[in-house]
Amino acid sequence: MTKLEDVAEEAGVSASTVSRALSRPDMVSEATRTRVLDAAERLGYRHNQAARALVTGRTGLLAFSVPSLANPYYAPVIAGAQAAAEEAGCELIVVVTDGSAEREQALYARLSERVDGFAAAAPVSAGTQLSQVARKRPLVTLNRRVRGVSSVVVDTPAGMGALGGHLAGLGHRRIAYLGGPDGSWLDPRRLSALREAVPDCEVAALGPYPPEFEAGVRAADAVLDTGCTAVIAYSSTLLIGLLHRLTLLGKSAPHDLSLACADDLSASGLAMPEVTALHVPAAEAGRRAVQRLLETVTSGPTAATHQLLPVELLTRASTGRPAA
Amino acid sequence: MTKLEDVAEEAGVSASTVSRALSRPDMVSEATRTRVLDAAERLGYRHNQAARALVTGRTGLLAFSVPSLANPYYAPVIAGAQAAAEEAGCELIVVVTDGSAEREQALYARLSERVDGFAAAAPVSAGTQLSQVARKRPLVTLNRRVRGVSSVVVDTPAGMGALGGHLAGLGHRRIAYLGGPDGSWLDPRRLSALREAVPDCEVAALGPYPPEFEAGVRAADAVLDTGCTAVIAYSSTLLIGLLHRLTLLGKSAPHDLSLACADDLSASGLAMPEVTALHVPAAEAGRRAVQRLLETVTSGPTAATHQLLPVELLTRASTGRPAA
DNA sequence: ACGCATGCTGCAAGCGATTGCATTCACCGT
DNA sequence: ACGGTGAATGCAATCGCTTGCAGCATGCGT
Repeated sequence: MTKLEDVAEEAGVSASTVSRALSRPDMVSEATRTRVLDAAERLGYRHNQAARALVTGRTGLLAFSVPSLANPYYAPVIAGAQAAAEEAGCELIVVVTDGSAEREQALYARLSERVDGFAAAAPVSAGTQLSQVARKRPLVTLNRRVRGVSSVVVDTPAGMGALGGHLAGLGHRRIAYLGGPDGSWLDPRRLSALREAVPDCEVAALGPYPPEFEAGVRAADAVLDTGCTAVIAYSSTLLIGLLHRLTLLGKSAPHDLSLACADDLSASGLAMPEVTALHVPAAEAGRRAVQRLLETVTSGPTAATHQLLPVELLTRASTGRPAA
Repeated sequence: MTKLEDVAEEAGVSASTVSRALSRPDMVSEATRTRVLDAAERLGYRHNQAARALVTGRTGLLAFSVPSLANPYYAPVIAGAQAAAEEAGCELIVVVTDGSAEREQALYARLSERVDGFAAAAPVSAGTQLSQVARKRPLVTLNRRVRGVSSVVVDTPAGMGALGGHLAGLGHRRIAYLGGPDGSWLDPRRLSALREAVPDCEVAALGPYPPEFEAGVRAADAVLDTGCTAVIAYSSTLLIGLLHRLTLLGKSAPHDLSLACADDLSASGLAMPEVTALHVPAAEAGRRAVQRLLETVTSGPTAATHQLLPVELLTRASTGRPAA
């Protein structure tokens, strides 16, 4: 491997100068800088991160935890996060927590000396524990807001309000809400946002349901039992199962039932062009989380910021006026 | 941070001894070892990976590349890989390549000095390029076999044979095969394995299809056009779309059409208990790939090994005798 | 013309671990 | 009783990079 010293020799300067030319360009003269950069280029020089980490204490690694990879929701989130990390010359260690608070904590313990910071998607640990972690290491939470910890939250509650408004506007008065997984931080917030948005409607809250096809199948029967004329599913996977079961029963949307989904399936290979849904800026959320994390990493601890990303209501064919 | 020296002081030995007690336990006496381990425990000592990496050249990081995270197939693969890495005290850098050979190459270039080795799931780079990479860094390919590069391959071709046999045994003579994504290494192998297994059948090869719901929807119509009595889908996502469309058209399996899938959906939140499928040991494949990779990393370059993992035919209700 | 900022550059001391080599010491055979 | 053997430990160099400090011009003010 070519090292700093080799570049230094090639450029006819000292190793320190090379180091500075590469990482603090404004500390060396224009002439040397170009000479060094040239030499580095010629020799194909690449930083040895370990050596750098040893002295600076920064590893150039970020941990990104997600509850599950089976849920396609996280695919674009991770893609966005990865893009942001890559732009900053960092790598992402993706860790699956299976939605277990223990695994989450184990992960913080295991990695806290190896990475520069954590981004945690929908963490399930207690808020106090998260603050604890944030005190030791930069931490950004995604789709979960904790006092004193920077966060990026996709404003699906507002989206739920919009969905509710849309349905109520069409004349629906009984709406079923298929809740998310047990322990979800967002779920109760979505539900109450929905209720607030449609004070004249009866909202039947069903669930909790895990984000699984079969849960959607089960949910279909529960929905029909409520006699609701519209249904909003928490997650796309749930919706697919729901739709399957309804189709099997000969029910179609929006004729028999209006159908909407609180997240967007387009990035998951499950795109359903006819379903009214919320467009969730998932990639953007991942990207923002990592960007914010990197800010904290480079600038040291600052006041926590909370970003709320708007969602967009995509009104499509699966919602319509309720049958008379 | 507590360092080696602190532990040394606490235990009343030199730093070298601590280092040895921790990483080469058989080089120190029983007594010192326990004393050191105690001290380390008391002080909550954790290795500084950067320092270690600097001298040993090993980073304790592995890169794992997958074409996409939207395809739930990879969720268990990554889970298995992560488990294996964790057991060995390593971390996994998961990288999404989007099935692009360029991104794959860029990734090898970017990471080759940062990680101890690569595991690449279904890489699309040219075989010669992969061998090239393998010459510089330990590399294990998953579901792709390249001369001279260790690999772990799930024997879906054999599984396709079994599926074909099953369908032929039920009396099917015209079978549709919904192919995988363009450029897939496995796809032609699956197809020819299928053809060989059912010499008396006509196999209509359709596709290529990306692993997407909509592609499955499109495929449904193509399948019906062929007049086949059975269909085998390359991937679970495809199958879901197919099933949706068929249900919508009032066709049901196995009555109108026998339905089978070449991969297992159970781990992806899309479990379909009634569909005949191949059980794919995906987690095991991920685990094996990382284990093999770690062997190469620790023992230096050895002859390439090729592991073939058997799949299991799950005969279920979606396949039956063709309608007369 | 002298002194003093100012701007670049080099020297050298680390960062925290591993490891080849030297040292110590106990123990064994003769 | 003594040299030899081998196990256990310590010393010190080393990995590649960053960075505080010192050195050294250059150019400016006076």
